[in-house]
Amino acid sequence: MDEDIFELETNIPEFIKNELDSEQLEAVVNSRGRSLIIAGPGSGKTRVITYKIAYLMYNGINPKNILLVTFTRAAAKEMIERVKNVTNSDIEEMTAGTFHHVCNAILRRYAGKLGYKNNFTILDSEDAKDVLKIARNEYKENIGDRAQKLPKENVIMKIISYSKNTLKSLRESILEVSSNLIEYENDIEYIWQKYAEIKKDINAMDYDDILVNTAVLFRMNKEILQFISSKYRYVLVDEFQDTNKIQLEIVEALSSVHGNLIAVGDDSQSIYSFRGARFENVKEFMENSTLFKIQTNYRSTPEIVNLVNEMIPLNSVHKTLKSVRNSIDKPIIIETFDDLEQSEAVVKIIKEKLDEGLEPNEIAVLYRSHFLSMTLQQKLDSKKIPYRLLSGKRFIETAHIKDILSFLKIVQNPYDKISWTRALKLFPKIGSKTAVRVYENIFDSLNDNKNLEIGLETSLLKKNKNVLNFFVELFKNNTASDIIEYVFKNHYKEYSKLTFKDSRSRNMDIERFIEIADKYETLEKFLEEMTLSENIKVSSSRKEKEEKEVTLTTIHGSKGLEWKVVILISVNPGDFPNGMAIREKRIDEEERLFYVAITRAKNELYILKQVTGTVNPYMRNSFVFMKKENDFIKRIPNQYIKKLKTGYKRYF
DNA sequence: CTCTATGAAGTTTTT
DNA sequence: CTTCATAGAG
Repeated sequence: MDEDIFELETNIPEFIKNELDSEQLEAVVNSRGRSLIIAGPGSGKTRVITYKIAYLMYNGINPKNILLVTFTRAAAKEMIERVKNVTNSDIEEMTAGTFHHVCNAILRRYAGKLGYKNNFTILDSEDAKDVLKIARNEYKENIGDRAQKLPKENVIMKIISYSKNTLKSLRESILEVSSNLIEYENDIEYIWQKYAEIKKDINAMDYDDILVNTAVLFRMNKEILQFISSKYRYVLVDEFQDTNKIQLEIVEALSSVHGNLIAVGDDSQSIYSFRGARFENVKEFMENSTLFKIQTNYRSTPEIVNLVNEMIPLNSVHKTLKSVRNSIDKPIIIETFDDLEQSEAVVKIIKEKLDEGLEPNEIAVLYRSHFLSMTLQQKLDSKKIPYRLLSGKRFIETAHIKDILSFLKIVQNPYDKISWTRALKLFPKIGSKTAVRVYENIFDSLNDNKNLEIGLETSLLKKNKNVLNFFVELFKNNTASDIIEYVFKNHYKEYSKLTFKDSRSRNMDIERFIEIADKYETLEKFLEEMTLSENIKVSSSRKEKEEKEVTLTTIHGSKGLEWKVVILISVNPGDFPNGMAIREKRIDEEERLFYVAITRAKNELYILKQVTGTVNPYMRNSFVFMKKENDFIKRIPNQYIKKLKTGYKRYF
């Protein structure tokens, strides 16, 4: 461990001392070696990390020897900006990003050691599912009657992903994810193997592989690990409660040379277990690390903090939050009749607040699942209240953008079967069979060390001169924006007109996409940003200018954010807590979600419920679980809240 | 083989 | 509102 830099402990610079309270200062100055900082909601966690980095720099640590792993790319960027402001210096060289960004950067260099090429494609969840489907179908052809009952791709994917992220055996994973499928253990194992083979063939990794392969690389090549790890004198991990086993292994490896691993998080806010995250990482890490607790809450009023303390999830590390703010009002519970009346109540609250002079961007509506906001969205539209959606379909998940991306991906990685078939099928008379055969031609010629053009020409495309020329010319473009422009002008604009009813707005999206792409120097950087962190949502992408808007988001999407007024809707057993979670007895995660939701509020918190549960428009049967223990609102002691009824005016 | 029409079924959260 | 499977026409 590095001991060389802390002679200055008693001489902490003013610019740090003046900005932090005693708990924060303790964590900033004394965290070293293996340290765990448990920072409650609103406790200035970002501030602590910012000043930790500033303090390290003050003590002569070069920022390029610091690694900061955050949950989102945006968080990393924000942190860098803040450090720049505080230290008045350029820290461009610090490595900061999500696990996926950090691992991706490493793999782009060492993919060869794992049997991949460095220009590998990153498969998003949908593409990965397509690859698994290929594997499953190949297998299906060989097993006769059994094929009828073979589990669906997404179930198999869930099991595989679980196994990879938890480092558990396939058998154990099946038993934990979907125990009734244990009789298919051998089938799933075979399909998994096939899936892995195809990914290598087409030079592609899924999201889990990015992490798993990095861990494997470190396990196999101690020299490479030594080389990378010796660079990072300090490794800082934010949102530690949402890390999984593999991620813990990776940061432990990365900090193995200097031994400085500082984890920051709040186990009560662990809400990503479906992705393999384990809040237990916090408890286990606590056993052999120095612990710092930060329990002062600067964000919320005492009334809100009282409620929060009452609702601390079970199994959390003990904590009691202290508010330092002045009183305003108790949280308000509003019981409405149904979805529609709830939306009316929300609109009424928002209007009231806007009349009081609050800016729209100080107000947020939170919910458990996207569909719970549908009725509200219509109401807000009709009342002309501007809002932005943080949840919902991402820009790059829309069909037209995925189409365009497939052309970019084949230029980057000509082995990418998924993108080739997607791109080819956009031309008339080319369906899935032809597309696969063309791909196989290309694949063979690439493997025979011939160039791509020969592969194209020897393929079936020679019958279709236009399409052939289109692809030959495509590969002469280099930058992302050139490629998009080429595809759009020479094919997609026309295709879009013939295919989509809303081609106008889709084409506008693509034009915007060209502008975004123009900001990236290389195709690789652009694709990396798109697949790993591009976070533009469909609705906001079509807005002309940035205006102040009310935020609508899932609780997951609200992580790390705060608003003066927070309105949490549809807290009905079955909606929130989620019905599936209740059935599968995963209520503790729902408790943590509730905790995250109510701790987003600075001044005012409204919690809405309905007498009748929300009807999921996509679901035949919606269940309402009225059992008392599943109703979060019934758990709240009366003294902490004010209760209102809207009077069911529409119905009585 | 492609393309379209039809009906059925599946639904949480996302780097 | 999707995606998936199937049938039938070209």
